[in-house]
Amino acid sequence: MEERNDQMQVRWEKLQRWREGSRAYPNTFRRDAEAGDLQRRCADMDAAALEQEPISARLGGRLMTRRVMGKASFADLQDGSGRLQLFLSRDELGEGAYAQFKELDLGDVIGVEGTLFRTKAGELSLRVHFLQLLAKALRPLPEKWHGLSDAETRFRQRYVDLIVTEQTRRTFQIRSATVAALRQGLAAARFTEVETPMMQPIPGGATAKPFVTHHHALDMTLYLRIAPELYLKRLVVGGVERVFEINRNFRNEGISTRHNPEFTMLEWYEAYADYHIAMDRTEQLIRAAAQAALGQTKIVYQGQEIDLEGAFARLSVAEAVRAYNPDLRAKNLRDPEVLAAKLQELGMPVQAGWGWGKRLIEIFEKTVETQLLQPTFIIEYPTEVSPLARANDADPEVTDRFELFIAGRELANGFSELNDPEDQAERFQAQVLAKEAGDDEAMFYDHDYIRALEYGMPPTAGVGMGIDRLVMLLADQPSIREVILFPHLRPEQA
RNA sequence: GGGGGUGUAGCUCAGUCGGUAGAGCAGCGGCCUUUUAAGCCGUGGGUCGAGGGUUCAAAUCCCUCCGCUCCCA
Repeated sequence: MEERNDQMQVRWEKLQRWREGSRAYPNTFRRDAEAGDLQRRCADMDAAALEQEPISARLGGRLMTRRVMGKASFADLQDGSGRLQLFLSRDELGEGAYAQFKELDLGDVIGVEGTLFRTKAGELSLRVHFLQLLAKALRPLPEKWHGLSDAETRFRQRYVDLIVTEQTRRTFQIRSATVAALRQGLAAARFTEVETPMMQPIPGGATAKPFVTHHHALDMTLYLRIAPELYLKRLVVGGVERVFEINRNFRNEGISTRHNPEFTMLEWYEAYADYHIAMDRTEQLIRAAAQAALGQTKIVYQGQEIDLEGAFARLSVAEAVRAYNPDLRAKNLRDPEVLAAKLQELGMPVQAGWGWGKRLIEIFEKTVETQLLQPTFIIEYPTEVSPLARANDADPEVTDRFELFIAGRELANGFSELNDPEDQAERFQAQVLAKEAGDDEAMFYDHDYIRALEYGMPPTAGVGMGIDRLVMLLADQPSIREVILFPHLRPEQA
């Protein structure tokens, strides 16, 4: 049991007096206004205007700062929409209520009623004539000026962070607006939103290490999903021709500024479309999200201006690798020996089983990815590293696939879907061999998915978009933990 | 896994060459009826992450461990 410090002790004693004096923690106060709304509504009203047409308001919120000047005081009340200054005077409030105000602590949740006016300095304020304590803050808030800077405390006690850090509130507003805009954009294009299993007997749709759990009644192993892909494509087989899901994926891998074990993905599938159409839609959705969340499509990420307005660049993996590795010749980009030499030079020796495709992608990830600051679609991914994508008609060693990079990070991955069940079965078989060779990220063979494809899946394009990374971009946040309300942390020491 | 940074009051942070542990905010007691990081006077609050070592003396130097954080793999 954590012991109370001196400040908590004082507050706790006040709580005991509150309990004795009246019904503590009442739920009878009702508000009829919010601070931010009043600020906007009165933005153009000067002192005289407010005097002529008095506006009264009942507000609930948290006492954030206080300036007591003997028989009159100012205070700042913060609610979910913003802040408003309160003015309280002994003469208007009465001796008892004013004394009660002075006994409040910073952080207390209160209800107030009063009339709006402007101070000499011109600040919109509420002249309070009624005041009620609604919930006691037994713990002191962080410092009013510097706020909370310890990252661990900010994530562990996100509620405190949200109280005192304006930027955190803003980030999660952007997140909400972003997701809403994506949902709305897809709904407007007549996509159907669905929910598919989070617990899967065969984790598919991506190459990643899954979390494993166990169902006791059925005595079976289940995996938390690493992607919804194979279920969504089953729905396309079933005739849900435009389908999407926004939900969590789980990957049992490292934690970093870009990775959280659970993260949010948008995936959508569109029948009778190809990856070019998917790229167009990706571009439109991101633009619409920026517009909705920020009101603009030219944004700044970590000091770098990024233009989401113009058409996104499109170039092939091979072109991109050559652009950043001028020593490589175009004709050599499928030569395993040349690629092996390059990898050696980069300090990444070739591993067993890597064909030219895997070798090229390793070079791409090492030398190109982080350079792609402006929105860029990279296309023509090697078939070897794209087990679910449709092979290109003219050049079956690459696929009709793209990944979108912005600010040096992958934001989306999409392709014309592989809907040939025999081809898909062969790709699964290759993954099984890779798994047997020791690649624990390789895919499982999913017989039911093959069976679904055997009923015939229309030609389809699909896209997966990382919502957390998109929000990082739009909210100008360097770490994924800044855009996840409760990021994964080690358990707190007892 | 490797490297860097960091851990001191509720919060944000100082702490020099090893010599009595500090400031601001917050708190507590006062003064103050237009402040807005309000101001003024007074005042309480510390397992200096943990353990060990060196020393007359350790927040400070050394060792081990733990946490957090950033970069790299």
